[in-house]
Amino acid sequence: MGAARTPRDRWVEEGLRALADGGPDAVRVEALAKRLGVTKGGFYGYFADRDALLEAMLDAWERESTDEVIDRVEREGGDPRTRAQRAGMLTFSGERLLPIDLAVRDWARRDEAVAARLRRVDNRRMALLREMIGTFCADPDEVEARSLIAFCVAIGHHSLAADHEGRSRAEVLARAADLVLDR
Amino acid sequence: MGAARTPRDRWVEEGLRALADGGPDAVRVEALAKRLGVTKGGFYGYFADRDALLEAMLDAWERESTDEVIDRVEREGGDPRTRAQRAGMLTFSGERLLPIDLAVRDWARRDEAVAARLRRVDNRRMALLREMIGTFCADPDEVEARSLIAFCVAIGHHSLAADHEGRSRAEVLARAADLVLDR
DNA sequence: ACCGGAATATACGGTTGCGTATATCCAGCG
DNA sequence: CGCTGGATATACGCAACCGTATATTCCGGT
Repeated sequence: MGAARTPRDRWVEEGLRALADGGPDAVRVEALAKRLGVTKGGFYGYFADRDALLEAMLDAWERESTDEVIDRVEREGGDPRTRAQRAGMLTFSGERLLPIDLAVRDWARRDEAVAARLRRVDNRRMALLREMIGTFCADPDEVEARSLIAFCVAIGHHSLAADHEGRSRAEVLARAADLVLDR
Repeated sequence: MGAARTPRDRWVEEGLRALADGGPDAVRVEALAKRLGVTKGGFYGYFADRDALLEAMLDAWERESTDEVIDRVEREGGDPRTRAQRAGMLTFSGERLLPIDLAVRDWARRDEAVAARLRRVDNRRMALLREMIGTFCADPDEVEARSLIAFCVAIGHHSLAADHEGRSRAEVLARAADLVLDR
């Protein structure tokens, strides 16, 4: 029997790339095929249709941005503040996950199923933030507020286009982290 | 001579609505025509092509979300913190501007011309925030950090899907505002 | 070397959307 | 009341894309 020259995973991977830099509408079967150097011939052996691919992409994203990130943070340990930052780094600084995350976030505004997935993912991330911020902040309401701020900055600064009058974005972010993490 | 039954502005307006709830790819000439109850016949009398409409939409958005918002904030006056919040409210809570803003932000990730416009808009908004936060915070670096945080929360919380363990989003946001505005 | 079947290519029909060309409608003027 | 010109409708060609049907390629077993 013939071996898969372009296995299912490669379609998912290429789909996520397309999603990352063009949004869901850019995930087109024929375009992916061209980028993979094949035709769409094999695609329908793995997926019922385009929607099945989108589902598989979301599955991969969800797994990768919760379990894998959380596992790694737990494994590497360290100071709570440090871990909070590392969790943010892994999720929101990686060349790979970040653009996908932003695309999914926008997608979720128009698709309830995507929104439900995002809710699961965000809740796990928030739980992580709460736990870490809770180690140095007693008031639960304040923990929640600080967690919200940390999350919003981690997500939002990527779509903030403003400059900072001579400062670099990294410098301003570092100062912001000090404020949020109460240092 | 015949009067314009569907003037240029209505195409722009409907285009912005489509952008708001479907992204740039949802701005399709024939779809807009259907929603306006006409055919695309008249469209090409006002616009050279679809791109010209997108440009006009961005023009309208840029004007509406800088001059108009800023003028109104300046006019209504009040305490600096109050004004900072009102500027945020006008931009990021209006049923009209907010979804457009989020869509433009996503769009800007893929289109340099859109990114340039967003930069202009965000810089004006950040200037407003700096000015207001500067009235109760001496350290310029901290002013910048707080402004960044305020902006990111104002934008980001709309695409944050997490829940807050019994609290409402509004409650958590109020507490977050207290922290950012140092109350 | 051949053969069976899985993986992929090729070909097709249908839909949607853009942009253009042409026909029709309609207000206001003579 | 008919003319005229601008606004809109209709019709068309083209390209991208989906999903299916059919042909071809190529690997592994014999």
